[in-house]
Amino acid sequence: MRPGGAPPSEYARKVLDLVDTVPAGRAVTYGELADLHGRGSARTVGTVLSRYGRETAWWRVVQADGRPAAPHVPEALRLLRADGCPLVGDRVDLARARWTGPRES
DNA sequence: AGCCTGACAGATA
DNA sequence: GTATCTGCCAGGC
Repeated sequence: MRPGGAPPSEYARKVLDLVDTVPAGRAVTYGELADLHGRGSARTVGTVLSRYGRETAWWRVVQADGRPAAPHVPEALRLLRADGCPLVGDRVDLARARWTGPRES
């Protein structure tokens, strides 16, 4: 079974791979992710996660203002907290948690 | 080829 | 702080 029916395109696979690269306790914005990917845009990245993000660390991908864009905000905040990600209210403190790519790791 | 949709981002009011 | 508009670009029809 493996739900998800439709197989992810190569573009989608790379997005998912990048998300999986984000370390716990850190977060990355959709725009940054698109930039790391080298193709597409924040919007296309969001579309990919909406389809295939369920098996990935989707909660570490947030909007440019640090707020989880997902339709499951409470869930995202819970998972971010579990990761030890610095939060300010219901937003990620990007000044401290922003992950800018695999070079940092 | 075109048109529409969408887990976004930035600018503007 | 909120609301609206425009640009963005892959994927599906």
